[in-house]
Amino acid sequence: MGNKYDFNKIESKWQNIWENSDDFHAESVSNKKKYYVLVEFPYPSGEGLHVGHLRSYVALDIVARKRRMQGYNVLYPMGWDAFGLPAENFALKHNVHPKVITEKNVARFKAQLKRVGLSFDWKREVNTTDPSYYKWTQWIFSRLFEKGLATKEDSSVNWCTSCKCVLANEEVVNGVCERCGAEVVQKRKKQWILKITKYAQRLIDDLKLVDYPTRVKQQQENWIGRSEGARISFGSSVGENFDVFTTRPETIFGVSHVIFAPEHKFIDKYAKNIKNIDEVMRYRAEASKKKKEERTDVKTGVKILGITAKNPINGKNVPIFVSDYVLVDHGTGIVMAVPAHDDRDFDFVQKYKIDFISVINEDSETGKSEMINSEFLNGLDVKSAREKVLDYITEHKIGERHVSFKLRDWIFSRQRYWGEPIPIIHCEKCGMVLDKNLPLVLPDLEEFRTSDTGESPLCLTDWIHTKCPKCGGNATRETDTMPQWAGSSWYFLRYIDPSNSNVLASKESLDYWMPVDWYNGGMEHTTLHLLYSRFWHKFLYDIGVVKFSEPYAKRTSHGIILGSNGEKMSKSRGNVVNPNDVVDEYGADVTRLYEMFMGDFEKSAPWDPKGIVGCKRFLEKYWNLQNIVVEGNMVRDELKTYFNRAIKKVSEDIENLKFNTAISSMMDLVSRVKDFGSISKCEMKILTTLLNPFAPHISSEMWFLMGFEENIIFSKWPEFDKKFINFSEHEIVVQINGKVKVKFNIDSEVPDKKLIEICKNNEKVVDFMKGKTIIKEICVSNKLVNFVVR
RNA sequence: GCUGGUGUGGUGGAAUAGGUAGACACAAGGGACUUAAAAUCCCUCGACUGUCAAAGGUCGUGCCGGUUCGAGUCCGGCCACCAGCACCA
Repeated sequence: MGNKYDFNKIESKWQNIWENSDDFHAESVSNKKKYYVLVEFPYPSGEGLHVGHLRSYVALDIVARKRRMQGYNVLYPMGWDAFGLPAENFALKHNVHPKVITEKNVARFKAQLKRVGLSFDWKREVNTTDPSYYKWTQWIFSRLFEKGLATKEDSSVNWCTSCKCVLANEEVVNGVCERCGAEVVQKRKKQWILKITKYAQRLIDDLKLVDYPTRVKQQQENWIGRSEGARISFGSSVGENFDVFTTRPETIFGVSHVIFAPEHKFIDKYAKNIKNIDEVMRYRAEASKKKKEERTDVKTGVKILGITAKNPINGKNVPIFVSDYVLVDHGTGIVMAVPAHDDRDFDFVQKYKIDFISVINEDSETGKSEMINSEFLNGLDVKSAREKVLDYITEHKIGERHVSFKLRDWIFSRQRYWGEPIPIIHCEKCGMVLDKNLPLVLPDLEEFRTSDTGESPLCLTDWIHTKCPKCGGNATRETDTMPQWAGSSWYFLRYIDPSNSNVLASKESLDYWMPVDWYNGGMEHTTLHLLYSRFWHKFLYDIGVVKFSEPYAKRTSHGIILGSNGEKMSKSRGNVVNPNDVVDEYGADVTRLYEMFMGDFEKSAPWDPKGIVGCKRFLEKYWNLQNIVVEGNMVRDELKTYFNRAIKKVSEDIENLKFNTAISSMMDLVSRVKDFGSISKCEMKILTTLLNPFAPHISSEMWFLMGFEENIIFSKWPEFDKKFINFSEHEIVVQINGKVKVKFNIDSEVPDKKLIEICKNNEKVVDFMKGKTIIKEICVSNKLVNFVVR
């Protein structure tokens, strides 16, 4: 006795040992089977790490540690996604270089992580702001540029009024900037865009190849928003045809009018033919001022006078309107309106008194529907009418089957300083030319201020003047930088070969390590980072850099940790829990254990400062088992079932993200052993191995105290024996009419018939049966008997 | 509105090839140890009812119905909450 659990001493001892060993360093290429475990690398913010970050890191640390024990060559790396606005905004305010702030924050994060005993391979640490890293971000951009997937285009962009910067669609949440919460307005600007839409179909199709939770797959599919239909070419009184996109081509005989988006180019082209062009332009101007939400309720519009449209299928002339419920960047920016079968079109005609006809007759009783008023489609059901009209328009060359996506191209430039410079040189003679001299290093600045015109701070420096690599003439550099999401779109590839200066990672090591076997991260990245990185990886696959088309074989997502008040943790709410404080008070092992024990890993859960003590008591109980150790190389018969069950439960639960029940089964086992009064060395070895991934410090110390010889990190993960999973003694439950009445034990398994007999003769059962007749007997082998009586 | 998910004690949560609801833990209450406190250990802990005490009884997994010998679990219909998307033609 007297050997008290001193977590401070134990934890610093083992963290030191790990620091000076190569135990967590993955071999670059090996004959062993590989396992690549990945967590999202953090943005090293000024606030520091909070307990929410740890949930993901600890969970996959458990997986990584288990895999090492299972004999895999494990890669579990960590790095820093360090470009981004907060550092730049801080720089603006306090006039400190973002580089300095970033370094400070990284050091702080790293120290916090090291206190938790995570088995990261620190030799592979990457930092997106390091020129030797972003050299390859720029390299990938260059390849995208060469393939025509990165272009600079005049487009309508989301403009954050506070950050003075464009945002991707994914970064605008409810009309405000995702990061700062300021209003976002639409602006037309020349911007770099990446053509992610070219990959839309593949990004949907290849979800079949990966093991992601349904909610993640669904959300991505939803975001990409595929809809199948047709483009149909309508005629017009000015002679030029235009295409509409529709998912309901079978309703074409019901078209009462056509609606253009107010911004549509067709209107400009034929402005002189439009008699009320002033009114139309006024409407356009008003629509552009409206926020997205304001466009949603009342449907407004203007009828275009002087031009009519011609329905290609029946030659009917129909009026043309403009209305802001038609979006210029969706489909073709023109819709054919079928008021009888579309709610929005119906709302619209209420106001403008347009005549329309119904083309589908629905029988309210049978629920069957058939086509009417539709010439050659009459009498058909909707589905076959659709097929028939699609064939018809294709054959008569008035349209074709077409698939439309909601996904927009990725707006890739930011007018900020703290990002990867885009390696493009603008030459008057040669146009846009790639700068092949990578990395193109971000120059140091005195001032980080963004100009009021919204240009990047880089435009105010001499850095922009250069020579054209093609013709040698005077040229200027691109001053926009890449968005936050660039560096994180491929970082998992760099971990594989982090110091290679010739290629982003060697072919050999990429082939060995990719794809990532298990990637855990937050749901909030589903339509951002996760989609972007899949896109980049597919591109790298297309140009032969990687061997697999998908980067992550398996993705899981943790629930967020809420504050003790049940609200989201945030500085402004004052409910942030710093892991340092928890580690100070309880130690790293207890912190890790509680992070995993607090609830269902995939659901959000509030941090309960009182709940932690349960985990503390558990580790103390475990620690005190060393006082009752007895010699022995066997699991004692009395404990065999408990041990085998615990091995099974812990092994399976780790794979299924059920860390909470894995821990409770270990708590159970420790209580059993304690009640039993002694633990053999062999039993201690099993228990300690099971606990090691969860609480690595205390278990390593126990391992050491017990004098077990091999390194616990690579010791063999225990296996259970099916023979000992069931108790030899069975509790039998007797139900009468489905209600539990009697319970008793039998020593060994008996056939069903025998069991029913035993139950019938049970004293208490006989009592219950008095004056009743058995109608039916149901038996679940060695478990339960139900008598149905009258 | 659409898509996905969730709903179980005072609390976090267990339990799905349909078979003992509430594992494990927190909080609470009682007791032991102690001069005392902390720590530790033991007991109780869904509701109602019952008894000196027990035994026992009835109800109980958001609501209503169904299937079944038996439903937290399956089916139909609601309600509430969370997340994402949202005039997507």
